[in-house]
Amino acid sequence: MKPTLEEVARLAGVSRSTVSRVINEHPSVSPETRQRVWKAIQEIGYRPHSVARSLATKRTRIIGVIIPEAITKIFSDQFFAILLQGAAQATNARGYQLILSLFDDPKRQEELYAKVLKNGYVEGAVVASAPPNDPLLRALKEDRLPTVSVGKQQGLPYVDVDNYGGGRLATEHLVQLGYRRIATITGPRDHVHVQERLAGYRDVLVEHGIGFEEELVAEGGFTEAGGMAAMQRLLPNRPEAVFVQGDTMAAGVLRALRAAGLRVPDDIALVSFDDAPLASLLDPPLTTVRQPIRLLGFMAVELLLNILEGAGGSHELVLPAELVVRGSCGAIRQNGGGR
Amino acid sequence: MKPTLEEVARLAGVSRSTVSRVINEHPSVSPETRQRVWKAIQEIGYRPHSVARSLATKRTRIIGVIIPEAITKIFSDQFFAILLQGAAQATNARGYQLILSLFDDPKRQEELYAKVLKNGYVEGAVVASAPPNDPLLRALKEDRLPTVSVGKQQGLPYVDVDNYGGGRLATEHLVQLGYRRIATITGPRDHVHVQERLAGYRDVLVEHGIGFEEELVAEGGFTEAGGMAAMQRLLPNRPEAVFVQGDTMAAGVLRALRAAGLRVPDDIALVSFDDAPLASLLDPPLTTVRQPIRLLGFMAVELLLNILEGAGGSHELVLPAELVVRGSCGAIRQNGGGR
DNA sequence: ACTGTTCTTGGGAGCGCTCCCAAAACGGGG
DNA sequence: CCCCGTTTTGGGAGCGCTCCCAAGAACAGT
Repeated sequence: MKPTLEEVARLAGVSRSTVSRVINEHPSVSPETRQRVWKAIQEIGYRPHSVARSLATKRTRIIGVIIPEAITKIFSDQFFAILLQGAAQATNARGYQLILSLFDDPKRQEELYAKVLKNGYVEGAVVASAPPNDPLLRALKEDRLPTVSVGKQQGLPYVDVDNYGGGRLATEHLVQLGYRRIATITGPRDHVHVQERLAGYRDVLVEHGIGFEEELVAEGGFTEAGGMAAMQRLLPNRPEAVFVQGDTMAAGVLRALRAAGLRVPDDIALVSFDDAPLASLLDPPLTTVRQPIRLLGFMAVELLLNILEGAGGSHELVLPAELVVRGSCGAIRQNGGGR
Repeated sequence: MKPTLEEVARLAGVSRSTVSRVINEHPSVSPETRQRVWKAIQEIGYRPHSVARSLATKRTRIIGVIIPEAITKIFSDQFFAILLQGAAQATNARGYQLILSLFDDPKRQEELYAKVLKNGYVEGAVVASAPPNDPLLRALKEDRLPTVSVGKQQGLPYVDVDNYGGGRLATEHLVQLGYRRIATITGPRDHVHVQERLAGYRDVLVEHGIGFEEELVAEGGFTEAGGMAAMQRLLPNRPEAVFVQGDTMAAGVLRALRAAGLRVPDDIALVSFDDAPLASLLDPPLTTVRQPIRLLGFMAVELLLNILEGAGGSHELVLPAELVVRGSCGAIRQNGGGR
């Protein structure tokens, strides 16, 4: 039986209010009373009861981080692992706790959403970007649970990387290296960030008078197998370079090119997106648009906590993308190997 | 202001006990009373208040999953991402929730441990295997919080893969393929599972009369850079094959061999450990001992919940390892390419 | 119709804390 | 010594639910 605040009060010869004041560092307690109470606390090993405190204060200081099935399936494990690291870091820094809701069964998601959202522990939620029309988002809006989306979502505060700018960076880099016939492999075309990356790619081509050709665009579904298949479909159109919207698809692209006897970057240059840990482990290591996943996680939690604590400021945050130049684009070799 | 159970009672013309009975599906409620209560619940949008319920029942149905800094640093992101998927699946299946404690600051770990362990929400914890003498484990034992370790730990219930058996599988496979001069690259030698995998490797060599040579053993620290450096140290000793205790190190091994102009598996065969998603994405895809990480996570939570619910059964679970044969060992080519 | 048993329902109290209001104590000035 | 203002401390009540015990209703048998 764990000691309670009342037992501390009895032992210290004060009231429960005084003990509560000591624990919560209320200024109006005399030094000797304070000392006596701490002594009693240590003597019986008292620890505050978070559930009782939450009931009394109507605060839990717990947030939810929700990763729907659509995310664990399409994106690599790496994405949400790093996202969680950032989210956890921000949570720890603000003295909150993080309930993780990781779903992998598309059939039970709505039932599990309800269990997570309607539990009373979670004061607000960060949701990894879901596909459009995800029932989770509708449920969140209905419940009016304060929510921040990772990835742009209509009607919700969000954090996102500059997908359009990243698409431009990748394409611009390839153009500056002298490539003209540049293909691209996308994720599912109905996802907003996929559309934005594609728009960045197209605009850069048009700005350089190269022109946009639909036959140089293939959809790869963010999987390795999808990347491989998409590259195989593109090869007959003889691209000089390819911008791939995800590192995992790029791994498939590498495999397809190897199977076709083509060397990267000698025969075809490659720039991808994400800068997941995989990117540097592949051979050649990928030139890639870094999606600051950890920072995305961190800022999403920061934004949520600011909303919960009634702080002002914007409810939309777009982080700049940056290009990480490695071997797969050929820039290093063309520049004499310097880096 | 959210509706309470008392408001439902008022609207339905019953007492709070009757409403509580309906919500909790207590049998002793007449059908028409039950219907009237549900109608009232739906009419005012009542949802049970988990915090109040937890205070009254002294149960939260929340468990902690703790990933210390030593794990996020040494092991790849992939390890705990997949572990979390398994843990989350088991948690969801049993109607519990999962507070994730992901630490990445070695200096603040003990402070954060205290915050997580001593919060009153968490009924028990799953802890990813920590290095020996991790202060977290000492804190857990002191608090007598029911704990299950992922990875063998003295004095704690645990789940683990059969590391010794896995070390044997990998080495036996290389021996059966005809290799005699087999090197090995380990993680930190003070970790129990590293010692066990090394013991499996050694015993198989000795059983085949090959003999164990310390000059064929290098420590790689479970990082890509460490794997690369370890392989570079081993090359002068002219191994025919290498057993690498982790896929991420194997990526580094591949890079080191490529830099030395050696082809896998033509010039040197490779078997690794983990079967992380990376394993199939590398070129050649890794033959690897599958560590069933997702199942480890799942079973760790199952074991914890069984302990919390007072079920009987063993407090130690060792899962068998299995070998996944891909390209890096040369078995496929030697067998005529069939698979 | 009465009695005994079973089923349904109500309400007091408690889970462990916080907070508000009031009482008590203390200190300073006249 | 008294009075007034400030500081320290105490305890009642409530946060929203569960649960236990008791009361009332319903049913069955004599």
